[in-house]
Amino acid sequence: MLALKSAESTPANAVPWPTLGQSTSQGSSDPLYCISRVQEYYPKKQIHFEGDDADHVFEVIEGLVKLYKLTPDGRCQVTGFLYPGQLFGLAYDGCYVHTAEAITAAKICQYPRARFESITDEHPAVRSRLLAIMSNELVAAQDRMLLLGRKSATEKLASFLLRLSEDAEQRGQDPEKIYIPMSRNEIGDYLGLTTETVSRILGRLKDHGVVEAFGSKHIVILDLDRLTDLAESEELFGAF
Amino acid sequence: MLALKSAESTPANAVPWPTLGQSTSQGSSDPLYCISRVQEYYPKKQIHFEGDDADHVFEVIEGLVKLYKLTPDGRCQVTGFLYPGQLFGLAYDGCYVHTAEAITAAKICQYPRARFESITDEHPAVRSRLLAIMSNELVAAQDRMLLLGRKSATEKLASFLLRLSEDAEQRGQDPEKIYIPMSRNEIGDYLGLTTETVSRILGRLKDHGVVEAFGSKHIVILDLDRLTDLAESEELFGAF
DNA sequence: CGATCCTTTGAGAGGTCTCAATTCGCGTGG
DNA sequence: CCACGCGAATTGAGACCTCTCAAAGGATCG
Repeated sequence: MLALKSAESTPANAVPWPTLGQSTSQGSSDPLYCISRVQEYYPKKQIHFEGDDADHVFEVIEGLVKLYKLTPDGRCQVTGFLYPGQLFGLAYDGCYVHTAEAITAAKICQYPRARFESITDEHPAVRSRLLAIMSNELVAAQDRMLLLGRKSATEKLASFLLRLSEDAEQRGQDPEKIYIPMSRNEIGDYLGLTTETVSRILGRLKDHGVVEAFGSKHIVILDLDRLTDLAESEELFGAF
Repeated sequence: MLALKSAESTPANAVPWPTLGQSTSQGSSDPLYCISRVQEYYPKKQIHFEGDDADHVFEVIEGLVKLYKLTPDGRCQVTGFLYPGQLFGLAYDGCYVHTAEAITAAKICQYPRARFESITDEHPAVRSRLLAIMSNELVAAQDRMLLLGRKSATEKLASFLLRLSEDAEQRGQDPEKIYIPMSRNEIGDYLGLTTETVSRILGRLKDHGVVEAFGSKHIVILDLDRLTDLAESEELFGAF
């Protein structure tokens, strides 16, 4: 694990990128704007596949995207859910290291990789921003490892809901009302659980009055303190 | 997950850093050399703690270092084992995100973070190398997530042994003779398993003639193909 | 050569998975 | 506007894997 630009936390509401896509009405003098191209994707449509030649770098403009890896026998690990403003297209040896797929209808901005890199090389502000982004991703990855390797199903779910809540708050929405665009299955693939376990734990959280559900995609946090506790310590929760 | 310098695989035998520390007899004209300072650590000695002010960036010169995170109730997740040439000191909000601890006796080179950053900013080659390093770390982190979230104990152990083997090969050693400096407990904390499970699975690998052990820290791979298979598919291995 | 720590091995408990059956939600078409 | 149909979500029962607790063996270092 490396070191880096001591990443400052991204200020709330800030797009974690110096507005390069066509998501904002950027002056056409922006060199990144010049090479960008926006494409639309329907739900479940792949944007690129693991192992493909990594010709582009992407940015989410609208919608939700998931990145995932598969084992040869079909098990899936979602490595990230990406919201507008986030970049993706990580490559190794010239190939994408995971598959990217639209969860909701999505607008994706793409930049030819070679040109993207030469431009970022030449612009100190962009370059330094890029370094900070990578650093933040790395920090997030460390946390995910702790979650995947050492947390129980309940702790995983609680952590996940809290993250969604924080994301909502960052986007200026009510942090207690969570909208969950992804399916139970996708949540499981993100947390290292099965669909059924996700559903069961969620049910238990409802039973205990920690959250309330309106349909399967809308959840309200009733007891944030409890949820926060559950995210870090198993505590006596099994019995009821 | 971001995108980046399409990371080329680090060429074998290359120190993954443009020789900056005192590990090599570098001309004192190297600006990084000028700000560096080497310190020695005994086994189990912490180099820095999670949450401390991240004043420095470090590089392993000699020995083995582990990075880990703890939950409030003491569970541990090792996020990386670092060999000579590797950098560490990842920070968020000005604080280290994990604890670094020497496993063997180690020589660590440290650079004041602020000066490290200003120097890397000014040197394109170093900067671009840094970006590539981070990109590679991110790729490795994705793989680790798949391992932690979706692999069985056997698959985890097999993957771990294979990685050690590849590392040995990169250092010009015999890839079939593996030296394991870390304890069973540390391996467990890296793979999201307990000490006992690590020991048990290793025992089974021996029983099946996949590996052979000489003491607890020296292992020889007898059947690399089998080990490779085991790293990716559970296959019928339980019975014997 | 004893003390201590690490590793190995065993037995049992527990959490999550697997397989299966319902129920729910929602778009489609009558 | 309502009935149908399909996929997703929920719920249940049992199996399996890994963990926990415990004890015995090995290694290392003074």
